[in-house]
Amino acid sequence: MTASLFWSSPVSDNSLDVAAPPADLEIIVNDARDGQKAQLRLWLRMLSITKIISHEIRRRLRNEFQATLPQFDLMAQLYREREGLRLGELSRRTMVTNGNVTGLADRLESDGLIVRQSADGDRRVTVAKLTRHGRETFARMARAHEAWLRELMSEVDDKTLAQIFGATGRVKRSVSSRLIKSED
Amino acid sequence: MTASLFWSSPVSDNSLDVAAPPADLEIIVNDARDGQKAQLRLWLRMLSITKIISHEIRRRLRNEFQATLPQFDLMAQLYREREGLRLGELSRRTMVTNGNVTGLADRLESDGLIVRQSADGDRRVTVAKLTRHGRETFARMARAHEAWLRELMSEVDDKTLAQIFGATGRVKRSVSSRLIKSED
DNA sequence: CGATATTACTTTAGAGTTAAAAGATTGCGA
DNA sequence: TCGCAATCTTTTAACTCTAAAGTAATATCG
Repeated sequence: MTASLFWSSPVSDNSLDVAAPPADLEIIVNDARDGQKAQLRLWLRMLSITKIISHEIRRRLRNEFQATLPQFDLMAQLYREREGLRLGELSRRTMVTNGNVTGLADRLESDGLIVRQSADGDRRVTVAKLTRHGRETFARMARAHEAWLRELMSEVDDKTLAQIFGATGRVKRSVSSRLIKSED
Repeated sequence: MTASLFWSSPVSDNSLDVAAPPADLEIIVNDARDGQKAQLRLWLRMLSITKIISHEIRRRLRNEFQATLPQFDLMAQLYREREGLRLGELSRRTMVTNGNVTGLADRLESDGLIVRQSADGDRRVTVAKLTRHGRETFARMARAHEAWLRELMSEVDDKTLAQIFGATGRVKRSVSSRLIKSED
């Protein structure tokens, strides 16, 4: 096998060597033709950052609001749709499978944060919407959530943030178009 | 409240915010200072990209190798450590909790991909290492995995990839340092 | 020496995850 | 109108995930 790809020892972040803790799964490739692996390297970096931040957000949501991240995501979608959304649409928007939405909705409903309604004339459809309590709770969570992110990224200047945002847009488009094509 | 949390619809591209959510003015009223949300926006974008790619990698690993992503990650760590790793170290490196590593190792072991050994003189310790079959299997998976990423990001030029890689390094350092500090 | 930490792993309980199958309901073409 | 396809949600099975408690084995200190 040519590609000898070796996962780097987590702690040794090629950037900065901060203490030790919860190691990081950033992978590095030690290969002569390093240029060939830019995609892999970038992917591992994004994965690593996302895991670290998710972990932290998850922890804080749990500690401060007794909520989980998927629940927060689901509520976020409902927050901007006063009329509520059908479960299937919710599934699409949150990128969570149908079956999963059922369970999430069950828990949120039993906590009094959302309600299920069989609206429309179509009895197959179920619409979920935030209760008053749900809206208030979410509003508080969203404020905290936003502040956490600002805090976590506080050492990065706005210009860099904007730059990454723009460039990652290209990555997103590339990935998305590949997925769509392969569906043919 | 400053709520303004206009969650972009996840799956759809959040750069071009097409959908026009009517909703109450109250909700939208807030902040004219959109610039304050660069962190939130970037976070949502990274989360979105990561979800899409993970989803696809997971799907392909399942279809072509009957393996899961966490299993792949665990094997990746063992691949470069011929001598094997103790479960605790594996947990640290993969950012997976101890209990979870136990289950993952159970499954990999029963599939004949790894073996557990009670090495050392310390009988509390268990070392996991890839079997011959495990090494061969992982080598094939790793090659495919790398190719998939190259394919998915193929529309992005190397310069952009390198640029993002570099800039996200700063994000990672910022986030990491905040976490360590808060541990005090 | 022996009680008490500490360390390493496993177990448990509650959530989330996916894919696939099962249940309802509705729509549509012959 | 009847039957079958399409749509929407729930169920199921296997896996992953976290936090917290449990079980060994080893270390430490009085």
